[in-house]
This record gives sequence, C-alpha cells and structure tokens, in this order.
Amino acid sequence: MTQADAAASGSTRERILHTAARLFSEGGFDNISLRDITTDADVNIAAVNYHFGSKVGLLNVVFEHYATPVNAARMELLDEYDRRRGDNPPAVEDILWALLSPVFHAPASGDEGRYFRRMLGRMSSSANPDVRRILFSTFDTVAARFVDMMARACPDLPKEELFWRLTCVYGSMMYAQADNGRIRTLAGDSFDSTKMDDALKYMIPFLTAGFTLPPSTKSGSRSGAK
Amino acid sequence: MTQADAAASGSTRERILHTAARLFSEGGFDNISLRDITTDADVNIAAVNYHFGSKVGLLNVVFEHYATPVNAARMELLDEYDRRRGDNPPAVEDILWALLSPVFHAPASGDEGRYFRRMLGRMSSSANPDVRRILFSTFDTVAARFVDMMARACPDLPKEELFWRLTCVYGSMMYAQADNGRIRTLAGDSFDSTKMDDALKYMIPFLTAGFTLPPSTKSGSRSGAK
DNA sequence: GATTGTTTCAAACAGTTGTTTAATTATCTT
DNA sequence: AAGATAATTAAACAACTGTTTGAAACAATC
Repeated sequence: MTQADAAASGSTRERILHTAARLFSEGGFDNISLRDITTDADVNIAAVNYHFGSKVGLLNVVFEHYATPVNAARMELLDEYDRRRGDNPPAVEDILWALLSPVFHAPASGDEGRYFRRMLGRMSSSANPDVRRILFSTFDTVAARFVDMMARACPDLPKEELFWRLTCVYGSMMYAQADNGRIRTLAGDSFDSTKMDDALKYMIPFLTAGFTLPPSTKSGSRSGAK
Repeated sequence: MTQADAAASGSTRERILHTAARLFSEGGFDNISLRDITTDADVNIAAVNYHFGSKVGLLNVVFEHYATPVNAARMELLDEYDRRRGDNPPAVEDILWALLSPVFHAPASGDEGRYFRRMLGRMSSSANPDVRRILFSTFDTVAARFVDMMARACPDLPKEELFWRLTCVYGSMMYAQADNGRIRTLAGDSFDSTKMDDALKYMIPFLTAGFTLPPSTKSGSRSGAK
C-alpha cells in the first residue's frame, strides 16, 4: 500500500486528519497550508472548514486524537503509583517512566506515533498563540500531576532548583521528540536512532541521575571548578 | 529612554537589526512579517531589501551579529582547555561550562542577550529550511569541536549512548533558552527565573551527573525497576 | 555649485493565505 | 419514489506575504 493509497482510504474527515498530522509533524503548523493538506489528501479545500470549522479547529482535533491515549497511559501509571505506595511518593525513576514511556514507547500503529512525537517537539517552542494554547491545555492536567509528584519525591529541593531540573527533563523530552537531526549530524549517524526504546533506556537513567542529586548549596556555582 | 526612542536611535540599518532580533525572539521567523519589523522600527519597508537583500538575508545578519561573540567565547574556553591539559580531555563539567556559560552568562548589554537566547530556543526546532540552514551553519564549527571533546572525555561510552546524552544536553539548553513559560506555569512562579546565572548553577551539575554515569548495560531497560 | 553615489519613499507587484459562497451531488429517511 | 439532510465542489473573497520599481531626497566629491 503506497502512501497515496493510504491517504485515499477512509472518509474525507479521516483523510484530512491523518494527512494533517503527517504534514504538521514535518513542517509545523504555520508552514503547512490548508492547500498542502487538501492536495495531499485528495480532498476539496472547503472540506476542512466544513468538517473542522477552521485550521485551528483541525489542529485541535488532531491533538485530541493523538494525545488522548498518551494522557490516558500517563494517568494510568500515576494512578498505579498512588495505589501501590499510598502516601509515599514513588521513585524519581518511576515518575520519569510514567512521563516518557507513553510517548516514546510508540504505539504499534505504523508511523503515527512518530508523526505525533515530531509534531509535539516542533510545537513545544512555537510562538503561535493558538498552538501554545492547544498544546498546553491538552497536557495541563496530567503535567500538573506529574510535577506535583516529582516535587513530593524531592521534598528537600528548593523551588528554584526544581524549576531548572524540570526544565532539563522537559527540554530533553521535547528535543528528543522533535528529532531535528542536529545531534545525528554532529555525532555521526552510523547507528539507528529511530528505535525509540533506546530513548527510554538511555534518557531515564540520565535524567534520574540529575534529578536525584542533593540540592545545590546556596553559594556561587563554579568558585573552585575553574 | 523608552522603547520607541531606542528603536528610533541609530542608523536605519541598525534599527532594523535590533528590532528584528527583538521581534524574532518573540514571534519566531515565520510569524513576524517585514511590515511588523519596519513599522516598529519606523522605517520604510523597502529598506530591508535595500540593506539586507531579503528577509532571509536579514536573519543571516542578525545571527552573525549575535552569535559571533558567543562562538568566540566558546572557542576561547575550548582553546584554553586544550592548552592546559594537552592530550588529556578536560572534565565533562568544564566542557559543559564552555557550551553553556557563553549563552546564559548574558552580556551586560541590556535585553539583547535575552532576545538572542529566546530566538535560538525558538528556532532550534523550526521547520523552515532557511532557518535551519542558518542556525546549524552558524554553530557548526564550534559544535563539532564540543561534541568531539565530550566524546574524548567519555571514551568508554558507546556511540548510541553518547547520542542520547548529547540530545539531553542540547534539549535542556534549547528549552531553557526558549523560556516558553511552560514550567513556570506548572511549577509555580513565586521566584525569579530570569536570573540566568541560576541556569548555569543548577543545570551544569544536573547534566554532569547524567553524562558521567557509567555506560548502560546492553540488556533491556526496566527489567527490574518496575 | 554641479555631479556623482547613496539612501529613502510611496506605490504597486504577483503570489499565497484561511475562509466563504452558492450550486451540485450523494446519502439517508419516511 | 419523494423529500430532507449531508457532503462535495469550483470559484471567488479579502487580507496578507516578500519583493520590486522609479522617482525623490540626501550626502559627498570634484
């Protein structure tokens, strides 16, 4: 089944949805026009506004469609942790697993997981207000719970340091998702970096090590390191 | 001196340059039109093509202008490491310092450092081919040297794991630079996260801890952690 | 002071964008 | 089969994009 065949199968609404996800993941929201999508999906351009109201409405549905299972998987893991441990927060490593594994442990459904990951990574630092609103609100509930659990797992960590460590976690996750090819170019491409199981295997220990460090002292940073 | 005054001072070319940097940092490249820039800088729109050839040409000059001192500072630090240690690679912490401090240790020149950081973070996952070409080529030489030195500092690390650890480093750096406000919203904003000295103080130990871990074993990831 | 070359300006250019219209076709309901 | 609802279509809409034009204003040089 060629790609054109895949795009030609299913209802008009579904074809638009899947084509939009694929093209948004490659080009971002602003750089992909409705005509790009409708041409590729072999659909009249008015169909987008008929089925989704507007271009932003389309993005909204794409997000709902792909983010729902990710959010559900994260929620399920966090629920399980709460049930098992009661008031004791789980280990940092486990919380990171709940955050990362639902996105990187790609669903077996072909390329769709990769499309959505790329789309998330691309849009995580978008300046478009609509994109930001949709992106943030989609993950708000689960993200707040994740942050809260991390804070409880590190009760001695000052808020500033928690902030910067979370920045590292989110930045690593988003950059890995975006997969912009930069590191592959710099570090050589003699291996397969598309295996997203490796992302979990290597990134979770990395982030856990940083996050479980004792809190920094209040004094300046590199007084003696130089 | 108000912002309008600041925009109105200097030559036409300089006003365009500074206004473009500020607006690009807020809205990215594609979302900011030449009319946005020329209106804000109080300049005729044809002046952009006269002084910079094209919109992409303008972005190129903005990058050169702001990235040159960053690259120079990084190069100087890496040179110093090579001189001091000879063939022995410096510590991971020192190499990370050479990468991060020139961007986060903002030059005292007002808001310009912040503009450029935001712009870099925003554009690091841009899908626009012109933006990617300019961004990558600007930092190619220094980045290759940084990656090489990191690889020599971790001689036992397999290439795959080096790839993923570098992904974490770059992702953390870019996300912190972009400063998209996401973590501040999630983790509470009761402190000043604009002090970029803190980024160094907290992020370098975090990343060092992850990078200096012994290499992972070849077996699967979470066999016993769950 | 006339003659260069440089810079600025209003206006228009051709192309693209998301969205809407009104007519036509397809699908379902009774 | 007739009527009603849903879906698709070609065409046009107004707004915006980066870029170009040719004349005007300015500056510098002889």
